[in-house]
Amino acid sequence: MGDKPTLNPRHNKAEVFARLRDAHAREVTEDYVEMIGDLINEEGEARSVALAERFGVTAATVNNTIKRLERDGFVTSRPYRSIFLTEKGETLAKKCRDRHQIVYNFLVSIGVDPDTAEFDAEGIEHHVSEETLRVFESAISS
Amino acid sequence: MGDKPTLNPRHNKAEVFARLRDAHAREVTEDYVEMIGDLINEEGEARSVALAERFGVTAATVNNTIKRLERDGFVTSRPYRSIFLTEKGETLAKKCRDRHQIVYNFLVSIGVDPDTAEFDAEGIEHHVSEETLRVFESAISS
DNA sequence: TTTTAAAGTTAGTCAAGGCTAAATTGATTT
DNA sequence: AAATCAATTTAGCCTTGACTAACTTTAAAA
Ligand SMILES: [Mn+2]
Ligand SMILES: [Mn+2]
Ligand SMILES: [Mn+2]
Ligand SMILES: [Mn+2]
Repeated sequence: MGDKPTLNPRHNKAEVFARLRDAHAREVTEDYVEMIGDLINEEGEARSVALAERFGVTAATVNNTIKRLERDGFVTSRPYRSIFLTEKGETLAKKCRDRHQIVYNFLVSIGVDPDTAEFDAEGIEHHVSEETLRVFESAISS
Repeated sequence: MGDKPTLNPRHNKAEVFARLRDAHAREVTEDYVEMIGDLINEEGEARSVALAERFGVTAATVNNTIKRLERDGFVTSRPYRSIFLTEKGETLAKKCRDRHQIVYNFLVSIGVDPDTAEFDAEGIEHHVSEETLRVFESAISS
């Protein structure tokens, strides 16, 4: 109290939170394109019902989200048919899958239980900057 | 394609995402109680205007959020006066501040630039389980 | 003490991301 | 070919968390 804090920490906290809000706005998109890619790889196609089952949400929710992804150019879809990634979607999916794997591997490498790592990585991945990701990467291979 | 994936990963992905959605539902609350605590420590009281400035949102947004925090028992407030943490709020604030610090210190300890660590920690903190936090902690002091 | 400025509140709007319930479509059986 | 079942879509609702604009209250200056 009394005087101004004048300590070292960034006085511009607002930047930090603006970036955080940005990351949040991308999370669902990132998880969806990654999952759609997984489904195409594993099962040959991505159906709404499989997305709903894997995310643990209703079919209606998946439908809304897919419409948003389509609007934003990440997927294409036709009524009652399966879902495809656009180029843009595939690019994002690959980036997210790689990042996810690095985060997961890093957590396991420092001694986190694989089961716990799977939970934590799903959230952490969206908040890891390129720089931190590279640090994680080199920590794994050392 | 072809056969079932039968690999090791949890088939019950839905659990992972349910936990992720839970974490998201708590993020704003956690950042607010932590920041309110910081303001009380640094400036003697927590005013709306300071929260708005630090989070980079409008006064109206702060007002809404404070009402929700009050409804949920984390803070008390009277019109045109400053904001106080309840016992419940203080407990959460302390937990969040400690966790935030551990995450930040851990990132710096593995070689992430302090500036970047500040950005990343603000998001990562909300997705780190108790177990992972303990691993971070012992990694710092070693 | 009046005026003005800053802080806080209220009202109304919006998008994201959830839900349920009901309708529709497509695929599989009979 | 018809009936049935599963998948998908639509409609309508809700909360969170953001905004702007207008208003009210408190605090500071004149
Ligand atoms: Mn992921
Ligand atoms: Mn994720
Ligand atoms: Mn924090
Ligand atoms: Mn945070």
